[in-house]
Amino acid sequence: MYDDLRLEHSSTVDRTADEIRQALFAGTLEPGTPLREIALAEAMGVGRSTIREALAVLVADGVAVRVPNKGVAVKQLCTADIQDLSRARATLESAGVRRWRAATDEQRAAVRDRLDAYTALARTDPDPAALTDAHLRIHRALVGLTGSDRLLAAADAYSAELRVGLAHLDRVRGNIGEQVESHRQLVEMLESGDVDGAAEELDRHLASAEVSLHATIGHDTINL
Amino acid sequence: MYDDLRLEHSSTVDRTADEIRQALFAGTLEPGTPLREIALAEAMGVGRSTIREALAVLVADGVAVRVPNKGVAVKQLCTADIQDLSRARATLESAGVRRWRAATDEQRAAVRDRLDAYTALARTDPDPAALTDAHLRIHRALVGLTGSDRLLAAADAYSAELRVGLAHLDRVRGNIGEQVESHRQLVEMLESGDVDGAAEELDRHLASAEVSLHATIGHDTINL
DNA sequence: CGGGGCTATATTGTCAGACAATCAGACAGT
DNA sequence: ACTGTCTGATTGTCTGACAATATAGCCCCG
Repeated sequence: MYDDLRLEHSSTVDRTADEIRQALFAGTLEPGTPLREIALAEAMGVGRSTIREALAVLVADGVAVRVPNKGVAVKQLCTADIQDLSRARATLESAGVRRWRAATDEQRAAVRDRLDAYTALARTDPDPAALTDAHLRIHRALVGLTGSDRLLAAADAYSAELRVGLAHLDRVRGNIGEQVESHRQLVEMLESGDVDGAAEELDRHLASAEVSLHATIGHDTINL
Repeated sequence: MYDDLRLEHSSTVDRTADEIRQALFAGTLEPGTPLREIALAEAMGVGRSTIREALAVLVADGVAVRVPNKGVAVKQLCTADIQDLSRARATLESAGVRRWRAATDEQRAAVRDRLDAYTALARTDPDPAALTDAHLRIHRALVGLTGSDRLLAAADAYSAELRVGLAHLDRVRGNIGEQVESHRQLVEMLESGDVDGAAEELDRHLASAEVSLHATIGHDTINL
């Protein structure tokens, strides 16, 4: 009795961090932009301590970097980051794919659902932010096949990093129809039991994603 | 020139967080113990804001949990946590093992070095904390084979969680000689090119670790 | 004209104090 | 046994303050 009856208690720090995060995702704040404590505090109508804690959250998330005595800035991806992120993605997602059979029905259903949502969304007028969101949810569901919430958390972290790093590119890469087809094919292979084939397809997908990432990002270095 | 010449600029928050973390690792603070802000601030001679930031670090690390409006407490592992952690370990480490051939010489050398250090240490009088430290370093090096710093960071996080959860057990589990032999055999199989065999050996090792973890931890629930 | 060093300013890191909000326990009333 | 209220403890947040540090401008000197 009285289940599903829970009042959400969001702290000011959480709401503040969320709002800044949304701005990063939206590309309102470009990578490299310094996040000044006093300015943010005044702009958002909260105390500096609150802003500091919110910034600490964002840094822990990996979407911002702190340079001691200089401040926090929006994270900028360099080529080494992209390589690292790609390896992390490949490791976690292909581990999930290989566990397809061992996964629970719920976890497998999540993959299908995310795929369906993605294809449905791609058919409509594709708001780029929502589309990448749906896209990342598929990959997140693949990691979910591993059955570890901690790995899911790690996946969320690098997804956020990717989103921020690429937010200023409005043109989501390439052909949407081709993307949809690639994911559909991946899941289809899984459904038919061809796990190894799916893993290979995933590797190809991620490898091509990595090259386009490298192409879009210049060889910038973090300068703050 | 002038490399390895770097004045360590550790902030008070970092030092504070480190000190508390060490206490958690040492088992001075048992799982479930509440970490009161004012008491810690007075005991350590720092301001409450500093303690709050340090606690936020520990929570982000996963070695402590925050309950809104109630405070932060030393993390207590429940059976679900152990299962989740074990899956995360198995996923990351076997992914690393499977990349043995693709890894760099440096990464492979790290595995050997950690193994050597562990066996050497096991021969001497085994200080339990140092021994588990050396042990975890081997497994960390296995994750390092994936070539992703972010995955290494994730591995560090769950290692810390494990250490805190098991700090109050002074008796490190079971037969040390057997443990050493298991790891030595694993690396030997890798050296001889039997990657699949090594992966199986690792799975066995982690599975047996999981059952002993479940055995040592009761079915406690977090109560704060 | 260019470079070294100095000063002024901005920003962070840390502390102290204050107050509302929330929580746990005691206690009384029905 | 259940409810309502009170009280003390603790967290969440804000404000103001100050030292340490980094940045930028400026002046002086060669």
